[in-house]
Amino acid sequence: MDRQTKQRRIETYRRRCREGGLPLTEQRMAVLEAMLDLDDHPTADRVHDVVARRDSRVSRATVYRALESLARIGVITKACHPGKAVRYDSRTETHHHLVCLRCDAIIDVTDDRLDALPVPDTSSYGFVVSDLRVQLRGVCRRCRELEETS
Amino acid sequence: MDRQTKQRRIETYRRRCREGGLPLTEQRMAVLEAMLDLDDHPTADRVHDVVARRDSRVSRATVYRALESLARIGVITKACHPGKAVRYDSRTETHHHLVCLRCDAIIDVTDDRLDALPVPDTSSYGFVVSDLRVQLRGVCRRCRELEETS
DNA sequence: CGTGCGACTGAGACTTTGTCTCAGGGGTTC
DNA sequence: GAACCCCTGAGACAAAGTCTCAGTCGCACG
Ligand SMILES: [Zn+2]
Ligand SMILES: [Zn+2]
Ligand SMILES: [Zn+2]
Ligand SMILES: [Zn+2]
Repeated sequence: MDRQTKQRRIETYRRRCREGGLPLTEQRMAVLEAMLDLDDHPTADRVHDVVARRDSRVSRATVYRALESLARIGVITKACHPGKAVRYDSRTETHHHLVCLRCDAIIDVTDDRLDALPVPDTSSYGFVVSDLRVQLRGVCRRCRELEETS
Repeated sequence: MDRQTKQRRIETYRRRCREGGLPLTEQRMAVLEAMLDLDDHPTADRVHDVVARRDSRVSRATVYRALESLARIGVITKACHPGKAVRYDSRTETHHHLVCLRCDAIIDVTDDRLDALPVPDTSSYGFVVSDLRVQLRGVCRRCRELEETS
């Protein structure tokens, strides 16, 4: 992610904190910066590794709490995955995911037709939809290559 | 799920076991029956509760293993969810999900337009797609009602 | 700048979720 | 029925996430 985009995202975060009356702490800023630097879809523990490498005093609980609060105010999102750990996503605009069923990689994909997909009417379920995501499950390039050579 | 459908699903399971050379045990049959009776999208522990109520000697590890093996041979599927526990799905045909971000409910939804969605070309990513799922995130009826009254 | 409130933090205990080990049991085939 | 091999139960273990609580720090206010 380029420097300018990163700066803009951090400004958004500052603004949302002010609006929500949330104190803006050094630790949460470090977590957000780590998320913006990592542009894959890391687990909380992986984010903690990165943050701790820069400042070893940031605790695991704080990283977990910070990621939840960042997701709650919409500065980051949670990605879905049929595995065990929650995956966080620094991209907040609508996009879709390739999910590798072998290695658990999550790869961003943009496709005009997917983006143009209208949200269906779910009022009969009493359900209010805020977000539509398409998930393409399959096998990534690296996993296929590994399989062929074996 | 009606009796006839359930019987057909169990027959499919028997056949896949024979084809795959897997012994068909009482415990795995109990896990499959529990999945077919629960038509929400239960966690492994919830399936274990149901199975254990019928036969308290079935161990937790067996239920976890059985669910994985049922998913591997395609008799059930795994649903994606931005939460911590894996959710299993007794429906194997393509369908889509409403996911409540408040209570973690997963509700099946069928929509012709979603079903007709073509799988986009992902060859530039080197990715082979086996399955396309749409996820509609939002808030379910019950959670909205709870919120209004509070 | 100093003060005070309230939310945040660190450390680690605890809970939940999932996996592994290994001796013993049971399905399948012949 | 016998042999083979996978499956199972019980519990230890591991991984992922939450909670508690005393102490700290951001920030609004004066
Ligand atoms: Zn892969
Ligand atoms: Zn993404
Ligand atoms: Zn709900
Ligand atoms: Zn479903």
